Amino acid sequence: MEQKVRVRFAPSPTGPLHMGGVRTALFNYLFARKHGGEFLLRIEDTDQTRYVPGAEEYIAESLTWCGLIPDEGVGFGGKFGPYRQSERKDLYKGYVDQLVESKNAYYAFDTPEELDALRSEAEMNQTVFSYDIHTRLKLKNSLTLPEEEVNRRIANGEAWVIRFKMPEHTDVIEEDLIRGEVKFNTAQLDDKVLYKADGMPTYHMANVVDDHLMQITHVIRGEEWLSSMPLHILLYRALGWGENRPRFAHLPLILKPTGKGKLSKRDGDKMGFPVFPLQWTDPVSGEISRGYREDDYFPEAFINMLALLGWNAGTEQEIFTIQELIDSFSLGRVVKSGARFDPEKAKWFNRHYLQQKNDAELAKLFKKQLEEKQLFTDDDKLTRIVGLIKDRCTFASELWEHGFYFFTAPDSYDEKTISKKWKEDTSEKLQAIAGFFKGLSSWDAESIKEAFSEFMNSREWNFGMVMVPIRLALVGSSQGIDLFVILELIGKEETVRRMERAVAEIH
RNA sequence: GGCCCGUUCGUCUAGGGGUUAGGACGCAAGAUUUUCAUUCUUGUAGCAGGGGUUCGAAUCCCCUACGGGCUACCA
Repeated sequence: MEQKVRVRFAPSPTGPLHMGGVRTALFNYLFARKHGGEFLLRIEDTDQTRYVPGAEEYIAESLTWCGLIPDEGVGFGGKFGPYRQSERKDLYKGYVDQLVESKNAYYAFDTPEELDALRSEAEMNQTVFSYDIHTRLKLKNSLTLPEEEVNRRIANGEAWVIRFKMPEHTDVIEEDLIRGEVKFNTAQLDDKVLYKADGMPTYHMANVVDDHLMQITHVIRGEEWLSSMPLHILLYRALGWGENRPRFAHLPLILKPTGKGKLSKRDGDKMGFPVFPLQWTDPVSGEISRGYREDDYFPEAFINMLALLGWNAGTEQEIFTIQELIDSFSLGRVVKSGARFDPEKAKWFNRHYLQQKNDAELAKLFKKQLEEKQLFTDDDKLTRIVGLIKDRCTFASELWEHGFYFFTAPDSYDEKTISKKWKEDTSEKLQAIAGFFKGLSSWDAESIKEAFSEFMNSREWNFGMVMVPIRLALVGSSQGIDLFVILELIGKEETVRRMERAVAEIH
C-alpha cells in the first residue's frame, strides 16, 4: 500500500523569502497536488541568533500571494503541530539521548574557541580541520574522557554539545529523484553537531526528527543540502527509521543573470529586478527591497516563470495554469544544472498574462490608478479604452502611460517630433482643421475620418503633413492608438481645445 | 585543499546512438499600422575540450577544463 504523499517547505525565518525559496515551495506544492498528497509549512527557527522579526509573516503572506496555500503549518492548522521548531524544543532531546545510548552520538566539551584555534592552525598548514574519525580521539569528549569526568562536567553545568559519531568507511548510496544515484563515503564526512549548547537541535537533527514525526514522504529541497543527505540518511538509520524514511530530491540553484554565483539580493538592486516575491523592509536598517507583487507582476505569471526555471513538461508548452502545472509536473523532468535567471523572460510572462486578462478586469485596475489622480470615467468607456491600449502594456501599471491622453491634455510636447514634423505652415493648417472640426455634427471615428478626408482633398493637403502634428497636439508625442479613435474618445470640444493650445504653444 | 553535483544558441530549454540539433526569451531585418507600440514573417546563434566504445555519437565510458554547492554549536 502506497503511503500518502506528504511534503514540506521548511524555511528559516532569517529574512525575506528569496525567489529560489518560492520555487522550492512551488515544486513541493505541485508534487503534493499531483499525487493527492499534503503540503506543509514548517518554520525552522532553531538558530535563535538569526531570527528576524516579521520574516515568518512574510513567508506566509508570500505563499498566500502565490496561491501556494499549505494544508498544514504555522498559521494554517494541522494535526502534526506545533510546526515551529522552537516550540518543539523539548521533543528533540529524547531522540538525541537515544543516539548517545546506542553509541551513535557522543558528548563533546571542546569550546568554540578551542575549535577555532584548531581550524586556524590547520589553515596555516594548508589543511582543513575536521572533527571526525581521525581527530575525535584527541579531543575532549565522552569518547576520550572517563565516564566520571563526563558526568562531573555535565553536573557542573559545563557547556557541551552532542555530536554524531560518523561510522567508519562505509558507502552511503542514495537514488536522488532528480539526480539519480549519488554516492558518498563516510570517511570524508565529519561528526556534525546534533544538539547545541543552548539546548536546541541543529538543522540536521530537527529536520530528520520532524520529517519522521510529520510523516514526510519526500524531501524536496535546494541543492545546497545535497552534501548533508548522507548524514540525514545515517541519522534515520541510527534512529531506527531507516526502512521508512523519506526519499530525496535536490533542486538546482537559481544563478545570477550575469557573472558568477547564485542569485542574490544585490543582483536585483544592481540590475533592476526583484528577487523577492513581496516587498521587504529590513527591520534594522530600514532598507527596502522590491517585490514582484509591488512591481506589478501577476502572481500567475510569477509562478509560471518560476516553474519553467529548471523544469519543463517535455513539450513546447510554456504557458501553464497552476492546474496544468500540477497535471504535468514530475520530479524526473526537473533539470539537473543551475539556471541563470532572465528578468526579460519574467517580463514576457507577465505581458502574456496581461494580454489574456479580459478588458473589464483590467479596467478595474486602471480605474484605481485614475481615482488616485482624481480622474473618473464610466466603466464602459474605460473598458473600451483598456481594450484599445492593453496590447502596448507589459504591466497593468503601464495603462496610465499609454492611455493618459484620454483623460488629460499633454503637459509637454516632444521636441524631436516638433523639429521633425512641425513646419512653417503647420500652425495655420491646424487652425483651419480645428475650425473645420468645430462644424462637424457627427463625432465618431468613421465619420470624422470621412469628413476629414474630404476636407483635406478640397484643400489639396495630404495626410502626412498634418497627422503627426495633430497627434502631437492631442497626445504630446508621436505615440498612441489610431488618431481618429482618439479624436472620438476625447470628444470634439477637447480635441479643438488641445489643437488650439498646441498652435499657441508650439513654434 | 577535500567531497559532491553539473556543462546543448547570449539566456531558459527539447533531445536519451542515425535529427537539416527543435522551441521560447533577446536581438536583427521585412511586412502591416500615413505615427509609435502591437501583430505577422524571416533571420541570428549552440552540443566546453581531448580521448575512447561503435558501422555511426549532443546522446555511453574516461580524462581535462570550467561552473556550482558543501566543508559552523547557520539554515
